[in-house]
Amino acid sequence: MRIGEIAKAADVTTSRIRFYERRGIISPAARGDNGYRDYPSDLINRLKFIELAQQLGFTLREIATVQSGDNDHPVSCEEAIELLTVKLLSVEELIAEAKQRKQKIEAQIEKLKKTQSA
Amino acid sequence: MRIGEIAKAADVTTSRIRFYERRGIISPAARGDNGYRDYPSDLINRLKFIELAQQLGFTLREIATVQSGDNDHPVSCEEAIELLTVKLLSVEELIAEAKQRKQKIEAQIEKLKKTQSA
DNA sequence: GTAGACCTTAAACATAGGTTTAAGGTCAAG
DNA sequence: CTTGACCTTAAACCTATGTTTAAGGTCTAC
Repeated sequence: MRIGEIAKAADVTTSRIRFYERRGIISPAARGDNGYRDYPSDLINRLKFIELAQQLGFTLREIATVQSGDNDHPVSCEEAIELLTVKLLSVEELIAEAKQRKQKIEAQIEKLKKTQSA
Repeated sequence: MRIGEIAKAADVTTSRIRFYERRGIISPAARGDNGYRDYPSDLINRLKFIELAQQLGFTLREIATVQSGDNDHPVSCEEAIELLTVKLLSVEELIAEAKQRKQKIEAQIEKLKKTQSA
């Protein structure tokens, strides 16, 4: 898919997609003969995920660790497993942080509800 | 209380307190004859509240609008609970998506391990 | 009366996360 | 073969959230 299609589908700007690519938050696009970027449709979900995570106060740096380097050149099986395992740990870390965030918010809500009924 | 005392008590920098004052996130301090700021000890809790809200993913702009009420109850309880509930839903959504991502990665690892042993 | 720890301001700097602009290349339709 | 909607890059610009710096005033203790 061309950058414009992806942008429309994920409801982000094209400049933002290029910016993410520059920063390594998404992997570099393949290029056609004309030099146009050619993205997998997969990227749409990634972009939506990034949006959501940002709204929750996660930085792009934090998000990047979870998102980097998916469609690299085929490496050896062992290497691939190692890479995926690292990525798995990152995702687990993100989930853990998000859960902490959730608990803090829940605690705050509970506190307020008590204040309210008091 | 002088700005340094407040800063120490709330564990923030003095520059940050002055910054918040400039931006109207906290109300302007009274001034002594020497021109020094004189803050109510109350501000300590506000500063801690701001810190917490930021950690929950609220921007200073959001915090400022919510804090414009009185000092003891900086936020209308109902309003705060509503805002927090919205945040909570977003966090839960993020966790769900991250879990899906995790499962995909795990599946990928399993697949590779099978390929390896085959 | 001077040293040191406070306080004041304005303005510059920093970092993250983008957007906008300028100058141009590509491609399908009329 | 030109028009319009796409795409490219590099660099300038913008907002949020502060920190740092420069140049100074105040107050307490020795």
